[in-house]
Amino acid sequence: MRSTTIKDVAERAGVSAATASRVLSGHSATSEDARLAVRTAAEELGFRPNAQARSLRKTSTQTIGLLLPDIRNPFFADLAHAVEQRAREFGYLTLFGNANESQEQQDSYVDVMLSQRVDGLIAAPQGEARDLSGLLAGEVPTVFVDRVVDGAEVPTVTADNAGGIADAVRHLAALGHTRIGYIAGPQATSTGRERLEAFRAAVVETGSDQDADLVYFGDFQSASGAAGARFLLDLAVPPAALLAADSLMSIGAVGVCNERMLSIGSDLAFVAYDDIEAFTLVNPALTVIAHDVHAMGRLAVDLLIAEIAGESPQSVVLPSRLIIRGSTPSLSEGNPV
Amino acid sequence: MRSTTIKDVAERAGVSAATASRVLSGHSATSEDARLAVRTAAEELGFRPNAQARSLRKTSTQTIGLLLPDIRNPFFADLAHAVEQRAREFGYLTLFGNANESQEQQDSYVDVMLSQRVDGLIAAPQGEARDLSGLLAGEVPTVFVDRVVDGAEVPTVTADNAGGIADAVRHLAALGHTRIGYIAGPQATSTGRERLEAFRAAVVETGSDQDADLVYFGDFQSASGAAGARFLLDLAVPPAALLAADSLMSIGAVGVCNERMLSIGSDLAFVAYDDIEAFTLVNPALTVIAHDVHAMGRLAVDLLIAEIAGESPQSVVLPSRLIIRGSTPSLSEGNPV
DNA sequence: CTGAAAGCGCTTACAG
DNA sequence: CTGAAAGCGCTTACAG
Repeated sequence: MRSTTIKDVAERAGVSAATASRVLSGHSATSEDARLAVRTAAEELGFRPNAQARSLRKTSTQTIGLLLPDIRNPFFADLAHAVEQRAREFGYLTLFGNANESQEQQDSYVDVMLSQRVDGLIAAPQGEARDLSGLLAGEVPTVFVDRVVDGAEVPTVTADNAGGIADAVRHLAALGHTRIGYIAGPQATSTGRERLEAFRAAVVETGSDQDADLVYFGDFQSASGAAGARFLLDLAVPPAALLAADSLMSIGAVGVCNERMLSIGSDLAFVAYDDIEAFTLVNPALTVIAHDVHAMGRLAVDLLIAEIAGESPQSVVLPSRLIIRGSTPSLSEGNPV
Repeated sequence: MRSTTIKDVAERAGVSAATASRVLSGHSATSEDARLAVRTAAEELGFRPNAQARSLRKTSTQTIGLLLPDIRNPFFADLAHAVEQRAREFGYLTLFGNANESQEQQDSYVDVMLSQRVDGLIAAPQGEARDLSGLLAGEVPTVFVDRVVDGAEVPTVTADNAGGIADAVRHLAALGHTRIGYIAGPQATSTGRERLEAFRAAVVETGSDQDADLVYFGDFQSASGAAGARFLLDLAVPPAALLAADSLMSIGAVGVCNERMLSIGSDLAFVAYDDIEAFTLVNPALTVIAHDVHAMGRLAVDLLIAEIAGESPQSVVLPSRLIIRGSTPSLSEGNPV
């Protein structure tokens, strides 16, 4: 079953393929007669132009690639949504790839997307610059979002990781906490590294306990958050405050607290990085380090569009905001250290 | 900056484009010499074949389309992940589209995906058969997943909606509940309709209260779950048990309970449709109607692959499983009607 | 305003 | 085993 081509349309309309093409792409001057004939013919035949053929001739495909580490992470799902909606406004279709927090899958998606000749690529990358040589050689306009890669000359849209973590630690310290357990992200990611560094600096700044055991290394997925909570709560001198470096690890960690009948807010202070809708499930509500994910997605697209247009857009860093809720009451309200 | 083509590679390797093509696609007989020369040339030039040109010649693009209603719904995020991983195993890239629970965006994605000449399409559709004429005319192999469209001759992978809801209502009735509030999904979706129908049947079967006010119509998104919970809890005679037809509405509804200091499990029984990771945030844990999303995604891909191969695969219905947890204790345990 | 022709980058019978 | 040639479906200078 060969699908109908522009030739079929042209034949039926009694014009040449060239004229049919002009009419269908709303191009230049075409006669009233031609327009009518071609449009009805296309309609009747159910003509659907072959995007492959079109983009072989033109140099653009009107698609952008979006490469994310984990679509099951609500933060990235929100980001994907924001990017896709914004891209639509510019007439771009978003091809989405899920690297599954795996270097290998990331590489293979970069490959495939470049083969598909996407007009641009938005990625939350992992690994190092040399792993992304294809992108960084300037083969295609690229924007990094949320995460970055050292030494890459690519515009980025990131959040103020350091500021958010510092605010959270200061907040806990002000509440009287001196032992703060930290569930860190993977150090292969820029966000994992920056947040940990900021945590360590803030611990020093506030005079909190620098015990190395207070840092557990997770992988941004929920099981590692659970493992981290278990590890920290089982320490000889367990921390009375926990800070987790992303939303999925927070979910895992809170789950462990629930299992153990530890009451968040009274038995344990808790701060989560990222503010996701599902956090309203927690009672009392979680104190979080929040970002404007929607703005992050929009801006990433805007920078990419500018790049595609040949401009050299400036990177932007979005502010973090500490939202204090019931999970971090002052110690006098009943938190036994 | 023209990207390197197979001609460039051929020239550098001192062979014809035809030979270069054969080597690069691991085709038929090629000489040892040719293979070596072409491979090194391709390597040196960083040659990346143009997928557009290739799929214009061949008839397949090695891509499938995945059209989902809402990527921010964890159920669909999990499904997307499962589909994508399975498709990868067969060498297919997944082009992902987010219809945003909008008919219009769904239509435009169907259009774009057909234009991109995806080899097959997996969709959780909404609306009616006539809205999807392109798909249903057999233009491209299609599988519906989770949701279906009446009168469409398309293989489907669905969950046993009716069985799950019936089990939940019976469970609540056995606990002594006679007034059960139901937050329904949109009636433009097959899942919304089937679940509501099953709810009504089970209410009759168990002799529960058939008051029409006990059904609130939501839209599968969290804000409507919150609105539904407020509506139901504000009734003159509010239900002491709530059942929500998906995970996002459950999140909204539980959030309202938290706001109102209603203790789930003691003040109110709660059952959620779908079991998502974030539900571990709730304490006590939620009773849920669970499915094997992973199997659903895998099967959808398997059916599609079969269809692409020219077979006529059978639709499959996956079982629902009621998982009873702390949010639905027996009334004697303290639920005041 | 319109058509004939060339060409985008690849693949594949067809000869040899 | 290999090359010349045709063709996938479109678009776009080039003439007219």
